[in-house]
Amino acid sequence: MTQKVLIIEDDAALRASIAQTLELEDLEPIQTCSFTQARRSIRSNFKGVVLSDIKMPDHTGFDVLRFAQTRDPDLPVVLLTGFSDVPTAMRAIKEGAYDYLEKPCDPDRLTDTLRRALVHRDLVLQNRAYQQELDTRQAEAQSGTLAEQLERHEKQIIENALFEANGKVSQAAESLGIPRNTLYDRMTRLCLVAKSYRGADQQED
Amino acid sequence: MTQKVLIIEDDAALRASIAQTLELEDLEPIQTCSFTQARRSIRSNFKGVVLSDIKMPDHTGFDVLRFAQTRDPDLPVVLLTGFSDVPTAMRAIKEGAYDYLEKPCDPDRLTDTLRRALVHRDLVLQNRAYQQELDTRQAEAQSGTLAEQLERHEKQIIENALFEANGKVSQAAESLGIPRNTLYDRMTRLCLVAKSYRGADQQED
DNA sequence: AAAAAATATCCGAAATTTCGGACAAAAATC
DNA sequence: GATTTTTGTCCGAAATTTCGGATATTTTTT
Repeated sequence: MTQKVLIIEDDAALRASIAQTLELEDLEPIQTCSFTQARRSIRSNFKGVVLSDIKMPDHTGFDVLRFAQTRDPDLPVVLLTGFSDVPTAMRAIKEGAYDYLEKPCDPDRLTDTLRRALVHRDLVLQNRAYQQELDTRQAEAQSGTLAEQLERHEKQIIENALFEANGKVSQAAESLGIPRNTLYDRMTRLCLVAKSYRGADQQED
Repeated sequence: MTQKVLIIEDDAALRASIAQTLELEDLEPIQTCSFTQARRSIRSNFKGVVLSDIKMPDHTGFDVLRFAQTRDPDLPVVLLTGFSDVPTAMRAIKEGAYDYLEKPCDPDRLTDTLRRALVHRDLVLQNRAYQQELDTRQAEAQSGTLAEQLERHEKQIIENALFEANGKVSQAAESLGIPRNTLYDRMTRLCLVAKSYRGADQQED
């Protein structure tokens, strides 16, 4: 579970207070005091979320938001607005902020909101991982000549059978429904060595 | 994108008002006035989220929440609490509610919150779909004898090549790196007919 | 409608794969 | 440490697969 929260807040006191609140809730605050400082952490593979103040001396929370969206549209950005600044808050959501919080904000609301954002982030990253897994499988299964493709698959099947049988060739052969000798033939052809699949805990070559 | 919101609210006026707000935001409200009525919609494959009042004549929002969790722990439930009832709200989150809203609630906050819940739901369902996809592939790839497994795979490879070549056997054979006649041999063995892969738009048997 | 190209099937020789048996070496059991 | 089992390798005959050539049929082009 990702727990990182990249805090962007120029007011040192508030920043520290937020960080402390998060730590008490087992989150991992990363404190920065400006967009410039935070910039390099904002990447598409960042395993966490962003919490940024809106009004800051050199940049606004919207700058952070826009930048984050160029790096990864699915990176949640939570913005801290001034008290009762509803129009700004609405604009923030419209522009793609994950949520907003009114300053000063209740610690519980803060952590609840961030937790939701973190879960969102987790789900997105996990989804991407699954998708990539499927894509690469698809891709690598469909390259090369028929013989090559079949050989790759055969190798996988045999390796799997050997693994399941803990490296015992006879047993693997039986599970694959072929005579022991035939499996040896194929293993030689595929440059497979039974030893490698023996002893799940410790084996040296 | 799932857009269904199962509303559980005994106050008809408020319920209608919420439903209208949601419709204006392109969400799909499903109006119910009691837990009993909503109960059968709450299932692990429900493509939406739940929005329930906490105080109701016969049941509470917590009943809804607990029930939802037994059906699907990842089905977001948003609870409507009375004005400034912070303790109850906190308890709701602790017990697994996705979020809570204070009555009367701002329409924007309502839709924002529900949208987040819906995205969450979407991601969870998508994740499950991916996982299942991977599992079934794994399972069906590892059953039967070696010959059977290889034959299944060979069939897939050839079918794919034929599809890519729009049913032209010679072309498919070339892409697979084998002579045309050999491909015919294998197709006969696997009971494959080239015609089936011709004419991406319309073909009758 | 004729000509050209592609599809689909059959044949048979050459190449490859299968598989049982034999056997030495290694490992496990007694 | 002797015995039994298992492993890994080699051999050769039988079975299967490959693949080019021949050819009839269908489709496409001209």
